[in-house]
Amino acid sequence: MPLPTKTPNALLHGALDALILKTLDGGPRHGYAIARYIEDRTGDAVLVEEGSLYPALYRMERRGWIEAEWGMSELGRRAKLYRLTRAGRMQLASETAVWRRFAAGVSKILLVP
Amino acid sequence: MPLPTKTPNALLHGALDALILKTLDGGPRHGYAIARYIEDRTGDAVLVEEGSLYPALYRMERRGWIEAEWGMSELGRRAKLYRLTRAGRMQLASETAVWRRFAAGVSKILLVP
DNA sequence: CAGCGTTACCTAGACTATCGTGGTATGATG
DNA sequence: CATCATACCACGATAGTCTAGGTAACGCTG
Repeated sequence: MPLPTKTPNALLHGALDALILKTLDGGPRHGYAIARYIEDRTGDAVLVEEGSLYPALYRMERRGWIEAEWGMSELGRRAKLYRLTRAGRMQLASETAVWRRFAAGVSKILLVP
Repeated sequence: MPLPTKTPNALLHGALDALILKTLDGGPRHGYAIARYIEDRTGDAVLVEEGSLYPALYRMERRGWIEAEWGMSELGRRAKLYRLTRAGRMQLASETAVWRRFAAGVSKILLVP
């Protein structure tokens, strides 16, 4: 459950894809688990709404960055498992570089006296 | 002039306002100068297109975060000078905190083995 | 003095991605 | 048996950036 803060995260724009790709870089996962992973790992600093998550997954599948296949979750429930493609791995590298550069730039302005 | 990379910056979403506010925190500036400052300071890691800049300025003026007044640029040309309001200063603090938290979260996922 | 690059502002529509909110279905829990 | 968590899906609303135009004035240079 999200903390009291109710931040309609505009910042997520453009960062969500990279986060999902990176999550899948640790092995195949289903959508719901991806969202849980990102929120847990960031201490709910990054919230992944389902209305953002699933469209993002379809988008990325369409672009050939990830592939889906029906299977089972760890809890034995029907789930669609996603895994990174070779193109997805390249995309991840590219987006990581862009993020690093961008975040450094923003910090240079925002986080100085 | 931008580097060879032509990044349609989706990441800018939500970060631009904070960057502008922080720029104005260093004293009044006109729009064009704000864009130049951000691009210079970030080594073109953050590009500020005019089609994003001016709408952002109007938005923020409408919300009472900044105030405008016609004046002169350092080069003696007609320019609209913006300055931070008290509300803008509070907004800056808030957005800086959100950015810090968000960027830390993303980095926790993206920038680890 | 004509042309060009820079400064400085403005706008309309296109685009894209997130969000809100609804829905389906199953299994576990109390 | 009602509720919550898991797990997926869809649609319209919303918001902000980008593209691509435009105006105008100034300084420099051929």
